[in-house]
Amino acid sequence: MAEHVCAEIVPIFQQLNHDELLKVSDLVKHHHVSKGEVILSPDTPSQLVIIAQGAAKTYQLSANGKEQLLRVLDAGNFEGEKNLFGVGNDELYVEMLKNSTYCSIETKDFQQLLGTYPSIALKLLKSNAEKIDSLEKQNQLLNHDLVEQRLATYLLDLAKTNGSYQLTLPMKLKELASFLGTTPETISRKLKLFGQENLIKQNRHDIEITSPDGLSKIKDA
Amino acid sequence: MAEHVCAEIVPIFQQLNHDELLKVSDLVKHHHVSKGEVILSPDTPSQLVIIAQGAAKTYQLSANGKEQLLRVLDAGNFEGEKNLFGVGNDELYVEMLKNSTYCSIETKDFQQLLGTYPSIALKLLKSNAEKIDSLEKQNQLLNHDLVEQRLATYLLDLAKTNGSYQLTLPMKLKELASFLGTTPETISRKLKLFGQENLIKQNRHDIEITSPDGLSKIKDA
DNA sequence: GAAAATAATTGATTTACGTCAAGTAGCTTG
DNA sequence: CAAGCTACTTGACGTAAATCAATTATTTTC
Repeated sequence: MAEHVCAEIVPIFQQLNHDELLKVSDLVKHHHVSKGEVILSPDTPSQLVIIAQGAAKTYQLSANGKEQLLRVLDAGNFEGEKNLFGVGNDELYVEMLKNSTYCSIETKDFQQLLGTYPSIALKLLKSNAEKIDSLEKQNQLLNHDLVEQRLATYLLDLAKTNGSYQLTLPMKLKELASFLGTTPETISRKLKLFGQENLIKQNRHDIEITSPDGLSKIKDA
Repeated sequence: MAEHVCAEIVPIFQQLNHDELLKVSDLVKHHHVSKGEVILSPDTPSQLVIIAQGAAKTYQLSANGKEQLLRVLDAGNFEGEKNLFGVGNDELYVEMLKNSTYCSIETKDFQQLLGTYPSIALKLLKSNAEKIDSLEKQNQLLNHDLVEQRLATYLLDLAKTNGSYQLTLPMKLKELASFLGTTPETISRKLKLFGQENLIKQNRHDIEITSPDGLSKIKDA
């Protein structure tokens, strides 16, 4: 894996331009390690690690001191994004499952970089703020107890984003169901219901909102 | 309202130290405005506004072009935190309900400041990362469909934070219920159930987890 | 363009949990 | 310590929505 490929993978770096990405890539260190080696723990420096070749497991120690497997990292997976911002998860361990190579960026190097190139910090602040925004939105969605409310909220939101009451569901019902915390069947039924109440006209995934006010009322019920 | 009081109010500034806060306060502008005046809209510069005296309403234009009231801002309330990070909500309006005074920080001034004092940016990055973390946690909680799962997750989390299986519920059931997206009654019943299944011993708000594994099983069911 | 796989709809049944209501326990206040 | 308040518990009941299952569309594949 070439140097600059490590950082590119990590979502937080994906809004950086070429030059900025190069600066980040300069911080990357490469390592060869053996099976069983622990590369991230309370005893290692705070860092982001990216598996280049091989595999690793991440686990934390549960309250009774037992090792609780969280997930397996294959080549291309990474762990510790938040470490770079100084948010530590003290109980997190990453241990190699085979002889592997990995890349790392240390928190202290990264923070120094941010001091030198504030434009990077600004972009990261922006993308984090966007992330908070969308998480808050989804939280709010899930806090509506009725599926009807969540679906109505979703449809109105989509209409606003589109700037039109003519809209097409951008994903399979199964996925939408998971997003709204329900099942495809229920969504299908609710859409039908909305149709019967003349709030929408529906043909498969194509939907026209005929009564935004009606939907709004349901949303806030 | 004194100059430096404006910025202090806003959560994102609350982890700044005295000096940093002063730098931010230097950016604050003060304004007197009349009832009906719009201080935040797509036509105003991107900024954070804090109501010092008086009141305002925030609204957005819903997809059908109608004004949809979001909330009323009284003295001490603010709007537009995210603007400072360049995340705009283009459809958001703030309009004064009476003659009022307000403080503002413009995005461009703020971003310039971040360039000059990277330590501020670093702190904000950290606190945003923490916020993302906790939002993701709660999202994950709410995505469990069964109350039992959410409650088990919560109890195990609390135990880990405490470092002990001996724990005390830190809030009223009513509040916990809202956090877990359920009702006090259901929580009461579920705790009783856990007791009958010998997973916990419960006396009022004092709880001892006697079978972490049992709880884990429920959590992941 | 037929066959196969995947998606969506619809119906029947079950169930988790919210709601309503009544009672009990534990604090607070005078 | 009585009176009152609030938090919690427990029961009975209703309901939204999940689950199970069967049918019908739609898309994909060869």
